[in-house]
Amino acid sequence: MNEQEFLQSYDITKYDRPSLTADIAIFAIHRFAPDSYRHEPSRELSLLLVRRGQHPFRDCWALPGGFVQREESVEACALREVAEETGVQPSALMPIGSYSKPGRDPRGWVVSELFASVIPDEDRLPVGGDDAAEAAWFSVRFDEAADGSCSLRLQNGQTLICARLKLLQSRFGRSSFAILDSGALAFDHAAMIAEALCALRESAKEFEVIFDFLPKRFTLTELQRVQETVMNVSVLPANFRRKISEYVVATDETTEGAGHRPAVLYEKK
Amino acid sequence: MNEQEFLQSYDITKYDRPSLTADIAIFAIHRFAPDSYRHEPSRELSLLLVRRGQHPFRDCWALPGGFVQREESVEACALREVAEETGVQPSALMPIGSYSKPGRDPRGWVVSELFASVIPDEDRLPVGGDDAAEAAWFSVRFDEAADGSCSLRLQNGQTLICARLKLLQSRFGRSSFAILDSGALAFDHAAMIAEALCALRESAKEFEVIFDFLPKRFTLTELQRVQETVMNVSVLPANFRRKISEYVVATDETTEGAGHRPAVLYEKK
DNA sequence: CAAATAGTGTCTCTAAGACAATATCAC
DNA sequence: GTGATATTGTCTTAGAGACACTATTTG
Repeated sequence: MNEQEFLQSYDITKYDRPSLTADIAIFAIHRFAPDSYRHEPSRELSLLLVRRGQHPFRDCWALPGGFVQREESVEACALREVAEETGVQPSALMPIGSYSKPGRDPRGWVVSELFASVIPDEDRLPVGGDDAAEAAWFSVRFDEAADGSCSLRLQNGQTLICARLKLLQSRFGRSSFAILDSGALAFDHAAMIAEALCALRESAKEFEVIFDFLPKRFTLTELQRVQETVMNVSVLPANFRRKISEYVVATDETTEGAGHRPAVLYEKK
Repeated sequence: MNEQEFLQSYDITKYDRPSLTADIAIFAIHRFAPDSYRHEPSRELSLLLVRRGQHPFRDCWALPGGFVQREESVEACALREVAEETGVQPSALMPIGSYSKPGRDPRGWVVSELFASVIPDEDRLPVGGDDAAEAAWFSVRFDEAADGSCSLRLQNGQTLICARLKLLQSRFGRSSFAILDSGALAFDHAAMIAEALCALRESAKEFEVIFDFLPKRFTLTELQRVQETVMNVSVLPANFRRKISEYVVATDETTEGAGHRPAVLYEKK
């Protein structure tokens, strides 16, 4: 039997196989208008969640995602889902990991691939509040204690989701968590969100992902605030500028009308 | 309809689904006996490959792996495969990524999860040469040119596999490659191997994975050689010792009978 | 003592952090 | 000028790399 004959007689669907989904943690940094036009806006890291309209976990909040289709890579599926949910094409998908623990989905054998992506606040679509598939941006607060226990707080107006997790391990630039209390999050999405967030922070350290939060041209202070907001730290402007200088290039454009010294706009090198 | 009723009537197998495999790149560092007992052995990074006994890609070399079974996580499947192929339980699995490009498997819609794992040379089983599923260790040479083109050379005695790749991107601590010439490797395994190797090198930088190549107790020179072999660089002993000191703890045991000053054995802290 | 590997001390240079100072706008 | 943010200069300190040196074994 040659290879062609083998393939013609071979039926891969004889064997047991899982359903496969791609889920995406879409982050943005939301700017809040300041009291006075002369002040800097405040900023919050935000995550897009959808409220499930169907069983299981009906009315729970979940990461956007969907089943991977034939003739489509997992990445293409994730990109399609981002476009459907936000109308935006993110500049890069960060692969976070796969989730395949038996029993993680009450519908049956479902394996999920998780990606993180980042979009500029400017491109964010206003998300409706009473569609069939309701979507909303939640501000993210994630605190890790020294003993590995963590709390993940997601807030959208009156809606507060508070999950509790425990760090299992942190190797190879990825962390993994066990869920102690999933709040009102569907499936194992609490752990997924925590792991995506850790990967995002890790990547922000190396300035790999922070540009994706901003439009093409930006000021260095904006860029610095992005890193500070994502990593939940604060750095000195002089040091940030020294380190970032090799990754950016100045344009001849500046901000204006801000009531203080104008800032030079930069682009990613 | 409540959740229980929904789940009872829900048949997930109505929808189209892929087959799912877990593949593993198992690395070890092989020591070659020196000319004289007083000399250091030479070392080579090695990778375990299996020769396919069936279509497709019959007689080609491939990464060990297999279909994920129901009630088994992808990680458990990878560990099971490592155990079957080497008889060894690796101390950690490094997730590398998922491979889902349409057409990557002529049998149909197959998605593969790739892991890397590392085992000590001491635990390596002698692999047979004429089984149904022939397995063999190949020495690994991987060179990246400045323009992104790479060559991957795998050698076992007379058998030389030489694949050519092109770096597509390197973000988030992972590299991805396009295959220009897969040598005699099955499927897209040439790219998988390159990506696993890059992740391994990345991880060796942070001393995360180098301990797994050695038994519980080891000398600092051995540990240094592991890092040098994996990353294909050489470092000065004084500097290596200074950096590694925070990760190791000395025991009261030393080597002996080596024809030179005995070395203190260390353990991972 | 010779040959081999094991292990230490220290100089230099670079990068990171801290802090102070100056620049430029709107009003 | 005042108040705000933008931007630069430089001091100090921690770490990486280079190199020279000492230590301990077998034969």
